[in-house]
Amino acid sequence: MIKTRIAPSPTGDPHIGTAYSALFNYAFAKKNKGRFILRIEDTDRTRLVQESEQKIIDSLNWLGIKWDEGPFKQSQRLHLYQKEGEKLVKTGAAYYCDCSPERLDKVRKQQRAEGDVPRYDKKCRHNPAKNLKKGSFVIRLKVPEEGETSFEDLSRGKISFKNKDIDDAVLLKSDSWPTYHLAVVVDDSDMGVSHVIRAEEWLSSTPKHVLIYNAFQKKLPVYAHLPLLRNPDRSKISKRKNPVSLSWYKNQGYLPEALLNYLSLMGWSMPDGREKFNLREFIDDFDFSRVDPAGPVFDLKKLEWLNGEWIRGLENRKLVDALLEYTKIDEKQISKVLPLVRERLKILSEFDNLTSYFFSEPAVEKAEIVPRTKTPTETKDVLKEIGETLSEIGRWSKGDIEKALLSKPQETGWSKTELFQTIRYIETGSRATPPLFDTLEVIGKEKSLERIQKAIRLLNQ
RNA sequence: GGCGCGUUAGUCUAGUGGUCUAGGACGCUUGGUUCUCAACCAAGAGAUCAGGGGUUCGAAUCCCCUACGCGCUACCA
Repeated sequence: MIKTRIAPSPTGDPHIGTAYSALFNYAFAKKNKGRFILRIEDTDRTRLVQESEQKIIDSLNWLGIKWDEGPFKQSQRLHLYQKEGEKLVKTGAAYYCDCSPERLDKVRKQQRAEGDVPRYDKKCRHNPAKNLKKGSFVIRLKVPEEGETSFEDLSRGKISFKNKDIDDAVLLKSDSWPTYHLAVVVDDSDMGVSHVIRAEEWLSSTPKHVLIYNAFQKKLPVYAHLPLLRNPDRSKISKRKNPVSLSWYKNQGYLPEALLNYLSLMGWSMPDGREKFNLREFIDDFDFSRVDPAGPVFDLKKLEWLNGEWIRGLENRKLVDALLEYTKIDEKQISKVLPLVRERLKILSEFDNLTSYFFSEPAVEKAEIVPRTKTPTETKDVLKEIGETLSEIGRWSKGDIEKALLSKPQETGWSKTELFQTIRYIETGSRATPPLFDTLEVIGKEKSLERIQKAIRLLNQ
């Protein structure tokens, strides 16, 4: 049975990297008719953020990534890690260490000063700690002094480390809580995780995990390290240089389908090169042989484009529903203006800005009304004529508005652009909107005429 | 510093020894459509496949070295 998991730490706002990792774990599990687990790794009590766990759950739900088991919480499995930690000491794979943080710090500083690699000096390994007082000792992994530890990574091949380069890492902290290294192995093993798919930042600590599996005489999972998402400067993606919080993407109005789609394109590609596809298609075609281990730069521009593609491809009904969360106007009003802006929407949150003039008076400035080649008086006269013409329209439809206005450029001697842009501006306060006649139709006859009168009054001042 | 991973256009990528005079996408430029914007269509600029050595009849593709980038180097994950 193939089993994968996503194991985020509840230390803040759910991260884009978590979504990325969850997506690939989920896809791989589903592709192989396996199961996908959610596990909350809350062993760092100092960085714990209370609401974070719920936010992780909400984010995954928003993305549409469903877990088959969990959520499990490591904080509720403490006895297990403690028991397993002790077991390692008994079998000689680990040892107690009562070195103080101060000593550790001193040792490291000295090593650094001498140009050595900062690492635990194995004092307690060679001179066993005695009189272990509760809360004052840790359990450390006894890494072999010689030989090497290697493993097979699904997208990188064989990776090996010399044992002498691996630190005797802490497995159980002095507060009896496990570190990641112990907890991850105990849990993955206990939960039957067959494939550990996680970010590249874990690559260097994998040999420790392999050693622990060996010490437990448990079967090793298959490892696959995903590339690290990058900032534009190629450093690991971070808050300061790139939006990373999933709630930001949600608030901006990125569709979960589009975000997932974009994330799929990070280090992976469809066999046929197709770039717009849904989660189901990703699952169907997913294969680790197509994962490129080089770290991709996260490009908001391309995400935006993809989001636009998804918005344009959405059924009207669904788009309206999605929009409900991003605007104050009601469903009926949304439906009315949506046809005019749907192909102009890149993110849902710009909907109100694109449609504000339909529902409230646009800000129009006198100086902006008159075209460069015309005088205020000429403009006023033309607007009066336009107003009269429009007021005579019986059925206020774009077709009739067009019929009424199409001959106007010729009659007034204004160019089409000048005339229509002037009208557009006084009606919407903007020079870039959907087609004028459509826009006027939706604004309505009464309001359209009012705005013309208002512009004339402005010019009279 | 040590260890590990990586390196095809600004960015995401295709490519697994000959079909590559390196293909696609985003972005950019130009043109078409047009009352503006967007969408759409078309065209274009942009990569000596990091550099250097090999292997081979032949290398973006295999090997080695160098450079550069990134990650890890905590009683954090």
